[in-house]
Amino acid sequence: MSFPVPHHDHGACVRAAMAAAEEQCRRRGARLTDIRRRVLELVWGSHQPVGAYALLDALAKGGWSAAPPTVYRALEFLQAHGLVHRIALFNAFIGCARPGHHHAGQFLLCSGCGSAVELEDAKVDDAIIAAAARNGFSVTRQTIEIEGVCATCRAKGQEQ
Amino acid sequence: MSFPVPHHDHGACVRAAMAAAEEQCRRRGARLTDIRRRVLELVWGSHQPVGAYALLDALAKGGWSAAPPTVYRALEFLQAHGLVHRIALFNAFIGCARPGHHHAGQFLLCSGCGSAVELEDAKVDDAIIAAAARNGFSVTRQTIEIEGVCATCRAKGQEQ
DNA sequence: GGATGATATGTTATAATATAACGTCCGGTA
DNA sequence: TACCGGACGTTATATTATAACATATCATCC
Repeated sequence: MSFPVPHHDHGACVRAAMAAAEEQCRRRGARLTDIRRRVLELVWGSHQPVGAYALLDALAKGGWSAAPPTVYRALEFLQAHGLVHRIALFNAFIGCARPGHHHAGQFLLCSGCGSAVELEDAKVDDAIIAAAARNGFSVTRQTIEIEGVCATCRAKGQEQ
Repeated sequence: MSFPVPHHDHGACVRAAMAAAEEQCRRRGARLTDIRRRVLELVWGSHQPVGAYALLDALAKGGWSAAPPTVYRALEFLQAHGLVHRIALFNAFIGCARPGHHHAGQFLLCSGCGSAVELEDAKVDDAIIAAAARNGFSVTRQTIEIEGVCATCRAKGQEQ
């Protein structure tokens, strides 16, 4: 929801995300299988979007024999249940901290540290729906990817 | 700026776009070469985003011998000068009707007819910059791709 | 427990998108 | 004319994603 500080307790992020995912799948009767769980953990390896083939490599290092479809299927499942999002600009995937919660798919992407942060901004949402309506357009899905520099990276850049 | 009606005079769209491009390049001292001009015309073949390889095929049919780098270089040039935009969701390219004009890169993408329309909505822009600022984030580029259904397609869908 | 159908995964091959690397040409300029 | 830099040609390859089909696993019913 806001930018991760550089040395936060990331294990807590992962545990919270995994718990939320388990809960979400239980409620929906969806099967969070071993592979899907492992891919989700790997996506949560950082707060940066991860490519499908990086996930594939990571799986392989963990001793899983996996081909591209394995990863893409897991990602498809995770996306369908709102557990990960795809960042179109990077062809990469990022974990969703609030599955189930209404989320429009708004991301801030820091070019300094590569972090992606999901936004849930009603005003942005409203402005987009209003602008669309003014053009007679009804919205089904938004992809909002905002590139820029986060506070931490800006501070680092200036101190040099 | 608003959705193209189904049987408009598309030739006029193309001529206007090409004239704007020539003007823009002249002002900037940029060389709109034969290939670049041809690729731009092909991008303007419709109001739908076109893939690089579709452009490549079209070039080939016009008797140009072209390999992928030819098209990607032309597209790179055209993007650099604001003459085309890339739609990240579709890995495809669309002509810009207002090069030079301030444009944030906001698109409405109709799932019915495949048309893409560029928006220049200050309120959306403001909402995004404000939301980013609230997170300590300074924006350098926006990618806003709104999927949905345009008025024409919605009307068609309902009459069935 | 065994049969059955649906879902999930394994495996191979290939499609679709994009870029690296290097050579050549061409237009302007000293 | 010699040179320089940008544009283009060409070959090869990287990266991302999916098709197609076989096999395995799970839940349920009998």
